[in-house]
Amino acid sequence: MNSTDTRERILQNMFLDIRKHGFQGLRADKVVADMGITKGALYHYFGNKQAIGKAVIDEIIRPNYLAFYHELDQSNDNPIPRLKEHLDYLSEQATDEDVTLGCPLNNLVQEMSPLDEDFRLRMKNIIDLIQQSVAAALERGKKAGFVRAEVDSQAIGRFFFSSIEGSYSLGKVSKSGAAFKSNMELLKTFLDGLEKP
Amino acid sequence: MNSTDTRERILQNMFLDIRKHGFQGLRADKVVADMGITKGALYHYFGNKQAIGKAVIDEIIRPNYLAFYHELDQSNDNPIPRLKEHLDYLSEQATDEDVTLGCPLNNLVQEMSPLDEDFRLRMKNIIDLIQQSVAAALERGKKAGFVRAEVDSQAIGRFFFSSIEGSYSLGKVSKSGAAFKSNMELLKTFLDGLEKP
DNA sequence: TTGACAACATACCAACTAGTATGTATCTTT
DNA sequence: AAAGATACATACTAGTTGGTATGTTGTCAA
Repeated sequence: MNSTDTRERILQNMFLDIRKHGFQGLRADKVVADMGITKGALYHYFGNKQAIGKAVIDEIIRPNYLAFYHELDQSNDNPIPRLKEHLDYLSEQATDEDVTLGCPLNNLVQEMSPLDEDFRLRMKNIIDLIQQSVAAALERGKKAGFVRAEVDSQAIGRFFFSSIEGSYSLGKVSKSGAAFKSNMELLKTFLDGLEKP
Repeated sequence: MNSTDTRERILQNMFLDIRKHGFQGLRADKVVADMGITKGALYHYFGNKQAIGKAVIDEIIRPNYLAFYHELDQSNDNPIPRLKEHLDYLSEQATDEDVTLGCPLNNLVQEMSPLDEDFRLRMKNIIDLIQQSVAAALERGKKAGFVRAEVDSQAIGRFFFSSIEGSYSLGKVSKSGAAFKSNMELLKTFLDGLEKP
């Protein structure tokens, strides 16, 4: 097991613990202790607690969230079915246990935005990219004749993302994947309304 | 200044600090120190930190959030304009500064749901009441001929609340009241689609 | 084969944090 | 007016938290 392995393993476990306890609730030394290693290893790879949080956002959360939207950016298909497929994919993931832990990005946004400007900007960047990706896909869809011309793509981009995050929030407090899925279904019918008849 | 005043003042300041720093980030002794009083007063009124959180939820957040929906429960008007008016009201409140601090309920939901089952259930109760209130209003609206018969009132109740919370989330990370308002406008047009033509 | 560096382990610590124990002034009740 | 009870203030503390200083061991190039 080489050094990058250890770093990756630490990061993964930090990610999981942050999702459960929040960043402020993260006890980094306990996490590594549970892994069978010590603070020596931890502070060898990360200068301080903040660096752990940043690495989790940049190296785990960001690529995971942007994967779908990078694909979307490449596509010239009708964006409406594409977006709906993504919502279906999120619904599939949404077990009670998963939803109960909340959306990792949303969790951090809520907790850290007012506390740390650096964290906030990193997360805002991810969210902006998602919105822009959706908006751009809708604009391409307009040109290709899939999407109604009067649609405000920017506004839909915001609303789309917000609805997903809000649904995670509801699912979290309800401990209910079903509540999340119900909202995804409604969001899909909302998207249908954007399609050119 | 009588005793209840002091208790109320403590609670208000705790509410504000929790909104900024989260419950885990709350430094109760610092808050009272900034008020010019000491831990003696604090622990005279509240047994421990948990009790502060519960009192904030029950005595500040809950009545504040339920006020509109209690009114809604009483009304037999067309619920669609009513709900839209509420969204307008939320939009008016939504300055950049306000949105940046986030929705107090959503903040706590995100932070505390996985950490404290008692907190979670108190918050879930508030949210359930909101959803039920919206759903019941839509059902009355159906009977009175305002609302399309095929509307799934329960699902709309969930989606309505989730959209608002998600919009606060977006506004918070963006530090933008405008983003929140944009979403409220979209949610209003969504509500319009539920009305009987 | 040696020396330099990476990859950890161990032992410590200062600051913080929630909470307690105890004291005191004021107010209320009898 | 005496006797609690209430409303705080002050001083202390045990446990926690994030972090550091200093090892030790393996690796790998010169």
